[in-house]
Amino acid sequence: MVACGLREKKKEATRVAILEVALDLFDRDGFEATTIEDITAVAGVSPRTFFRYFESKVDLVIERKDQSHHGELRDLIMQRPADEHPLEAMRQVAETALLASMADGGDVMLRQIKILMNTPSLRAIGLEHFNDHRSEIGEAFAARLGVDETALEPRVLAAVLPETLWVVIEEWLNQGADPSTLGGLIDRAFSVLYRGVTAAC
Amino acid sequence: MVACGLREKKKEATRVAILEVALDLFDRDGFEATTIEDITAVAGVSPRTFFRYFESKVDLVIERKDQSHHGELRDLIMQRPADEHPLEAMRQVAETALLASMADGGDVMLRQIKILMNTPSLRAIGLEHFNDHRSEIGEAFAARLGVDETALEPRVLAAVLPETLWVVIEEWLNQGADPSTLGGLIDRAFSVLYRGVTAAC
DNA sequence: CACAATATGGCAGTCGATGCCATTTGGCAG
DNA sequence: CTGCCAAATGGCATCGACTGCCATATTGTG
Repeated sequence: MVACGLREKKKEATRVAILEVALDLFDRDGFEATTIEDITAVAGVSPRTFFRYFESKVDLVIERKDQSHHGELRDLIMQRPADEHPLEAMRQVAETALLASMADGGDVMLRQIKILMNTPSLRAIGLEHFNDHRSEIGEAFAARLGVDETALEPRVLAAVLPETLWVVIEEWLNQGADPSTLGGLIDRAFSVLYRGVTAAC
Repeated sequence: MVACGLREKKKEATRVAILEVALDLFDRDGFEATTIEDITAVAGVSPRTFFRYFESKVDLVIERKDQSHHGELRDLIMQRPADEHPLEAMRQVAETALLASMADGGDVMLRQIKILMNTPSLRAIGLEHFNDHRSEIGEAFAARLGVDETALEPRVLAAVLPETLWVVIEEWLNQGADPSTLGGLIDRAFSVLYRGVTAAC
């Protein structure tokens, strides 16, 4: 993790350079219209080298390799008081996780998300990536419901949450991506679920 | 639509032949490992001709061109009695649409869905395709709620439904894809939503 | 300075996908 | 039946993402 020499520093610099150049070009010309060659030409590396830093073009926007947070969601849910309402636990966790994610992902993540939302093929992959957390959430729900995690019910519940957050993020971007409004949007979205879908009309 | 000559018949036959061969090979070797050349060699056409019948390789599994049903969902919802509970209307419509879809898609559709569920990259695209109906559902919900369709609430509700059905289809396949059990699964899934997520614990 | 580890670049090749043009085939008028 | 037009097909060249292989250059250490 820590750069222990000139070599490591240079690698990190190259990586960041490629990423920044790529995001610039994506913003200007769109994701599809930008080729690897375009990116590497500006970044000053060979196309071959690009693939030593990123697995694919989409990895510039969706970092699927990042398994560092894996299991984190489930752990966070598990840490909530056992008598807390499952959905309330979920809301707390969602708020914590999303805000933290936005905080340490920072500027780059925001740019990535914007590009993602504007590119249909990326939306699909992003949504799936986002949905990877479903199994974690499903396990947590199953535990709280006292049923098997392969049962239909916890899976339906777990499916609902990532989608809700997805809509929240969409709306948040539409409103200008002001960090201080994210919590409120999450609350509004969860209140729709709280009132039980049913009560919404 | 109707074959009006030898020409049309032959085209349709070729199309079906390519599709059948492709699904066979996908089943045997997997989607990724099967190349267009493999398919066309067995089907007896040139690779170039393949792309005159299908837009892409994934179109063999996910027929995105099919806009014939577009707006159908919204219309179905609109046709339900106005005083009916929105979620109940949705359940009815979902059941109708899914069953009809399974019926006329028939055997081929079932094979396509199985391949889809077993191929991560296809799952992403399929999920997104499925989610395309969200805007329709969102409009219908917004109308019933008497709010603008760009509001957060109807969009959250609309996001929830395709995901629920997706889980239902997954479970249905796991259980052996018996057509007579599909309705029951939909009911169970919707009852989770009915009880308002909240009540599920 | 020299040596070993590692990063880089170039090249060839695969696969999906598309445009262009020549050839073949089906349908129809004479 | 014949000849012609239009549609279907196939081949070729090309592009872009991506990978394996090998040669070269750069770095850090003894």
